[in-house]
Amino acid sequence: MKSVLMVAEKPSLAASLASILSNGSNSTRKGSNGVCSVHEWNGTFQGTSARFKMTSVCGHVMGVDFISKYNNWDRVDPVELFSCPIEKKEATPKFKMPAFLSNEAKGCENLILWLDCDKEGENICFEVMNSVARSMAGDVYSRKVTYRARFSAITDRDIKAAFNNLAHPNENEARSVDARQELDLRIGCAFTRFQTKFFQGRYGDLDSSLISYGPCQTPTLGFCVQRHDQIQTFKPEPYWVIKAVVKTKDGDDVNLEWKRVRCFDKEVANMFLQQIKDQKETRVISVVSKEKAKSRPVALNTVELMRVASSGLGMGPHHAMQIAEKLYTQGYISYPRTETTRYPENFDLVGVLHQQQNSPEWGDEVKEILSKGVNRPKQGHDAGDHPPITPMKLASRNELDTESWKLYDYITRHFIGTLARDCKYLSTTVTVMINEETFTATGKTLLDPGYTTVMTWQAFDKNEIVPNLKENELVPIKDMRLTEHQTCPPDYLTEAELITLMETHGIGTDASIPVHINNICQRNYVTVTSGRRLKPTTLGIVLVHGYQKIDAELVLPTMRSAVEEQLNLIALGKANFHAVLKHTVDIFKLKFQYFVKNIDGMDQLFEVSFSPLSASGKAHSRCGKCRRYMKYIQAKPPRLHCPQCDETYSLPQNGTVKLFKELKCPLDDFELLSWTMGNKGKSFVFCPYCYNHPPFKDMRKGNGCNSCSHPTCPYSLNTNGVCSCVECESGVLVLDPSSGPKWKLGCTRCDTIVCLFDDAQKITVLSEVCDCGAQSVNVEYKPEKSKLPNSVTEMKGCVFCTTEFGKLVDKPKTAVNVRPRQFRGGKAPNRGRGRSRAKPKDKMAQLAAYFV
DNA sequence: GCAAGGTC
Repeated sequence: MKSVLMVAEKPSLAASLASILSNGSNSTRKGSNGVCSVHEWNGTFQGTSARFKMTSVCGHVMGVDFISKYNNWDRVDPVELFSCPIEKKEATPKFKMPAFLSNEAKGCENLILWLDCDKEGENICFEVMNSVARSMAGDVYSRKVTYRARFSAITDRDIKAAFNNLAHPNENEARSVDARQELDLRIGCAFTRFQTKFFQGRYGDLDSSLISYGPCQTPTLGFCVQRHDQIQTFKPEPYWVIKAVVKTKDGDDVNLEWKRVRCFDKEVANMFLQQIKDQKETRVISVVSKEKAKSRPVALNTVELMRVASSGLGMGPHHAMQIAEKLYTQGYISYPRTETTRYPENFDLVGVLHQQQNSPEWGDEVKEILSKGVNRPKQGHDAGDHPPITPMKLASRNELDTESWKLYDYITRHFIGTLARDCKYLSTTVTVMINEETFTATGKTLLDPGYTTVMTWQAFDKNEIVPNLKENELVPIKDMRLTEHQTCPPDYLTEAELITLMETHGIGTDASIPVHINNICQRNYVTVTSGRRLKPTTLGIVLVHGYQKIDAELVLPTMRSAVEEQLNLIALGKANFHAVLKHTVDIFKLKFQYFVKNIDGMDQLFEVSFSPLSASGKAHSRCGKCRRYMKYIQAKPPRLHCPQCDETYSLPQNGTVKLFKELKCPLDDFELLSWTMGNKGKSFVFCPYCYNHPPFKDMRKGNGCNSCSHPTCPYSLNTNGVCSCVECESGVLVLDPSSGPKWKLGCTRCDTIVCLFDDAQKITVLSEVCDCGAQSVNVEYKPEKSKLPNSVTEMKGCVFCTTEFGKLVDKPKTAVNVRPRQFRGGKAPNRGRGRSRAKPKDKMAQLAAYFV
């Protein structure tokens, strides 16, 4: 029997495809990497019986990066990034995707690729093929071994048709993605590194740790600044309107609207008024009623969900998608990333409605639709990806948190709305002529609320009164006058408007749009103001104006599409991969060099808005070179700047940095500082010079004195190290001499801390070693504060073994307020095992290993 | 520390 391996783009799709292809007869097991599942069944392939194995990747298997030596910002000139070697690296090392695929492919004769049918999917096909090339039974690059399934909807019919008409992966399309990745990397990183270093080296109050550039994020910012500029340059213009009021027989006032709407010339407006102002009455020319409809929505896709979440639910797109993902994994809604707004033909609309009929929120509306018959949904667009976003099961308000409920509520009401009737109303327009001037009055009456009974926010507030006027009727004019108005500037761009702009200009995809918006917020280029409007910051404005000054193309929304046009030539096989890549890289390298040469143009704008480093910050601690005070710049990224030496030293992000007793580093005379994330967080003493320029080979950049192997300094690892870390492989628990009276040991590598000897006056790490391998300590308390037995004030012993210390030493715990760390390969540290009084590993052996 | 694109 043949073995056939099939691979989809994500675990959820593998499950759906397996169920369809096996007619529900597949078995399922968890994959070795913990995220993918493997579905198996027996069937027929090419006329012989076969064992099928369906699994998936999780998006891209590989990502692209520069080879590591080019990732040193201090030693590499960014212009080199246009030509330096790049390599493919595993996109998410913890998934171990190549190993997983290779293992599952062992002994398989055929490979069928079920990746999404777009260019990215085609590229992932080749990533999968490369992963399994060695373990497949045949040559994976042969057209007799590897096939491509092309499907345009996840329906029984479409999937089975794809299976019966297998094609081959399209290498040109895949290559166009390779080119896109390489271009984005080279261009984005070159500009970002150059800008960041240039401006951070000059200004102290930029408040962004990164001044980034990207072919998607920069035009996105450009839209926000464009609106800002429109607001700034807006000149209000006066205009005039004739307001006329007539009286009905019932004595009601009816305000009439002038058909000319408004007039920008006061003289002219006055002339119109003069011609009619003496009229005492007027005749109704016509009364026309017309049935109008507000259309029910098309089925919901990602971009529309994000727009509504932002404008209607007050949720940012990034946040909304996080919640949608959660609802999806919990089985409440269907896959939330899709461009499609059309239900598949055999989609069980009625079945989904049935699930909702007992809801206390919208059950009545659902029952009514079910009893009267479902309305045919509006034709939407089928992008060939996933079905529109729909509810998958009934949820009640109290089983979800507030925000999840808001989103679920919207998705469900939207779904019901797509199956309801249009909202119908009667629009009645009364036309009146006063001499030569035409005026109208309009009123609306609701005929059928249709879908607005469930999408209540779109409903009529109340019927607008239809003026009780008849054709040919003569009505008295009660009032007529000229009113003066002013044109108003537009408001800042809403997130919803920005999403629409990005979508129409092809900037980003449904999955990446929220990421780009999030980026420009987090980098402090825009802030979200009330009504989720995006107001550019000074930094965002000078950046965009700077590009416009130097090379306006860099910020144009058409830039992305121009590059994509080039890439498309590769995809269509009309141009050579290398030729297109070289051509485009060359163009951007020239643009980059021109940008660097003319950066003064942008700098002139920065100069006006920001303070130079030398004028920023407060005097803080002394420089070891010139003995003068350096300045502490608190704005992101935190730094110390020595105006005398014109040197800048980075400081740890987050947390608090303080002077440590005016003590000095014995190596360079810089004053020592202490950094802490609070009593329950990490902390250490550090020398600002060594932190940036580690003095010893075994000390890494960005470390404190707790990692320094100075033999005699009272703050070094050698003096304060207690034992190897009880949680991680290679760290050492070191006493933080600045942490008293809330004393603690902290690991030099992982986030483990041990709080101990609260309120002690002094703790000294001794040279004596306990049997367990830990250094002994001497603890001293003031007499009134002693927690030692018999209130003695001093005691020697082992933190882990001395019984008298038992209650004074906490369990090792994970420091709070630290960002979760990614452990690449190797064993992740064990957390929360609750090992109190753990026996440490042999410290000396550990230290020796550490220093190698 | 950087881009944009997949997805968890």
